[in-house]
Amino acid sequence: MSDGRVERAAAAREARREQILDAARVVFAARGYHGTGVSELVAACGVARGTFYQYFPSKEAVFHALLDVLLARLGAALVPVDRRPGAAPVSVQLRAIVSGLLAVMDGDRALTRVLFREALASDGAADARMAHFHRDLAAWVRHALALGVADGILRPIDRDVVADCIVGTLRGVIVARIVDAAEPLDVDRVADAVLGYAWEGLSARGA
Amino acid sequence: MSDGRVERAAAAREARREQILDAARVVFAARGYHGTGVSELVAACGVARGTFYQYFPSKEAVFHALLDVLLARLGAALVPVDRRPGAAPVSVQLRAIVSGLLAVMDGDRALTRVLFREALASDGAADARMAHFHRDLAAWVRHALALGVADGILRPIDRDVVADCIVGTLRGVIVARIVDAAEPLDVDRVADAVLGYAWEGLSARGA
Amino acid sequence: MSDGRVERAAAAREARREQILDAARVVFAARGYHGTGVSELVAACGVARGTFYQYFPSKEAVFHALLDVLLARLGAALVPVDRRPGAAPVSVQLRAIVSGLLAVMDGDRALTRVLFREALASDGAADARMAHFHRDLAAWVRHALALGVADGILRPIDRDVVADCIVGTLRGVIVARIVDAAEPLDVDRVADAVLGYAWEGLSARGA
Amino acid sequence: MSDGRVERAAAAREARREQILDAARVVFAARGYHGTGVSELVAACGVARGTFYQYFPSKEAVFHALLDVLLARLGAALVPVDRRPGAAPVSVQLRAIVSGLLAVMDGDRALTRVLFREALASDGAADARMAHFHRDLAAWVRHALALGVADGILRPIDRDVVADCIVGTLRGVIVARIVDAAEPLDVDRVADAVLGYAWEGLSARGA
DNA sequence: TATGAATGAGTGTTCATTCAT
DNA sequence: GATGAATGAACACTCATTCAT
Repeated sequence: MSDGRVERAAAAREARREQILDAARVVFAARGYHGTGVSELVAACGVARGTFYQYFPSKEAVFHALLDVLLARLGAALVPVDRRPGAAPVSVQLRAIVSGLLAVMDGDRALTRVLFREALASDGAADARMAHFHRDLAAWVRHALALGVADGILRPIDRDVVADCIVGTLRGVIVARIVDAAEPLDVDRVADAVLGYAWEGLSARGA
Repeated sequence: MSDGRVERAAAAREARREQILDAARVVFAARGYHGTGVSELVAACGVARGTFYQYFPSKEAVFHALLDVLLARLGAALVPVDRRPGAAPVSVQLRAIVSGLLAVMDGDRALTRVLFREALASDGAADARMAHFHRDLAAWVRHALALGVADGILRPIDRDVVADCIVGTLRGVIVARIVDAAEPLDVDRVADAVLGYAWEGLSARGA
Repeated sequence: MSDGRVERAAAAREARREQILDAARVVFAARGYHGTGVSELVAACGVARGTFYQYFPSKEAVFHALLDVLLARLGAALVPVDRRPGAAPVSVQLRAIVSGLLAVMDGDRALTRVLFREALASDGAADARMAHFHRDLAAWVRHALALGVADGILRPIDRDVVADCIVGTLRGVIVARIVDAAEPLDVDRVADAVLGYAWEGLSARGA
Repeated sequence: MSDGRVERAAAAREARREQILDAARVVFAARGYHGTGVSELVAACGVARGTFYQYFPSKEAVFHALLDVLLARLGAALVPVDRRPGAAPVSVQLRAIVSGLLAVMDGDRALTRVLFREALASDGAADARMAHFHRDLAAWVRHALALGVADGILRPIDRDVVADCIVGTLRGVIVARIVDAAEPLDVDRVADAVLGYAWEGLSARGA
């Protein structure tokens, strides 16, 4: 088959691309997005400057490619609650979702660090994509709250503000347990604590 | 009094300083810290480049001067809980503290935006100061939790993780209601929702 | 007499001028001409920036004023040899002239240092004035050599080049004994050595 | 050989480096070290600013690269006197050394001009390197004088001061015949005159 | 396709001089 | 006359991107 050459070339291209992305993730994590120059990037992955620009049109673009992967995984973890008969209990589903989000971020600490440590305000596009995910997450939370209200399992609450609180709660543990932490993440422990906090609050009952 | 001239000069200097700071706050908020050059700064406040450097030794320094004010106000709002007999109920104090922090940040939305949108990772000093405040806040929360446990008013919780959740909760509403919001902040509403969420959680009781 | 006021004012002006010049000499010597800014100058003499520019039109000008004094003194020391009957012997006159030049420069080590340590190539005018003195000195030497030849007291020499040698000889001891030296100048010793070297050379006679 | 490309690239790089150095020598000579900005340098050699900084890390560095060559040549010319049996007569060796130093400097008039016209007081490193050569030269002279005394071929002289005179003598002819001169240097004539002056002095004998 | 030398607009900062008070 | 705040052209240097080979 004469396609062999074409396929091999495509595979080589893909391998090169991955090589650049892998190196970039490491370097961005180590030096920050703003602190990383194209020089560092190409030095780290062992290709020439020009080659870099053959795979990515700009420094920003590499970053977006990394972001693609992470956001896709996060989006996949953020499934709607399944309320059909026979589905797992909501509490179990919520735990799975929280654990999933934490696990995805823990699985790419390098990029997670960059995203949470630099707001990239000067890179409009990356910022916009993060904001977009942030909105997705908030919408998911608001939707879940609406369902809970419909089911009568929630206290009467200020749903909009509380949605922000919940998103913040997640962000709080991500920053403290993944971004700023050296030790490995104990997903179960953290998910338990988060759900317990969000569901029961702090107060001892019956007072 | 022959000091009139000296006084007027000092006042003029102070006014100039404020003029630069005010313009800087706006420009930093609009373009981000990294996206703002000295050129933009001086264009925005209508002084020459050299004049700028007569009042601040560097671009960084203007930013720190802005930070000074905000961090001082935040520090003042973050008072320890007063548990002496006759003091206001703890719940009232907590509400005052949360409201206070929100009000301070709402009072300087421009700078708050910069701080929450960029991690300033390349400005070591500013970053360190924010991290320092963050640590103060986390320490305050942990201390408050310890008191609550001692008083027997808290559920048994994973205090370390929950402290991260609480800090995140605050951050969540700040980002959503101040940083990303266009409309004015309803401090009372938000403080109520935050405290209700943190104290009671989401679940309807007694179920 | 109503002129008192005018005179007093003129005296005050002159005093101010001297105050600036004295401070400038010290600062230039300590930090070099290029290393000295107007800020250092005005700080050292305790007047305001604007005041400085009322007395001297530029930083360069202060330097030239200092130069004036030194060059005037050097010019005065560089008297023509007196060959009229009854005049002191030429050797005595030469010694007096060499000693005179050395003494003048030793008397203003600060400025001498600046002049010999920085060539001020970027300050065209000061450089030109130094070059002018340099030419005067060379011309004086050439003239003296011509007289010596006429009197038959000189070896047959390449007068132009030897004139350069003699000027260089003087410069050599000035740099070594005044500019780069910490200890005081022993005018007599140096003048003796210079004249001995220039007159007799190094070789033991008659060998 | 497949190395052709690599070799050609290395040669091109070297050529570019020389192009910058050559232009820099000319511009420094014309405008002085302090009077020359990177803008002038890049304009003179027809490369972009960035290109300049690919070859030299700073303006200072180009200057030092120029200095390297000149100081190496001067150091090579300043060989110790060879007093072993069979060596050339000392007078011949001295002449060769003086001629050598003059020829080296005449061979790079541009840089020699910069070095003698500016003290580079604000470029600590270049200044230190010149001072170092100056000390080497003075040490060489003092050593040569000590040998002459040991051989009994010198008059009794004040060796320290006379060493300064000799260094100055050389400097005198360099400044007059190379730095300030437009016409070509007649090395033989100048070397003869210098050695004659230093050895025999000015006086007609037998007086 | 891979290369890396070349580019130049951009950066933060300085400082001799001016001028309103 | 004295003041010192204001000025802005100039500085050395960086770095994301291009392009000839």
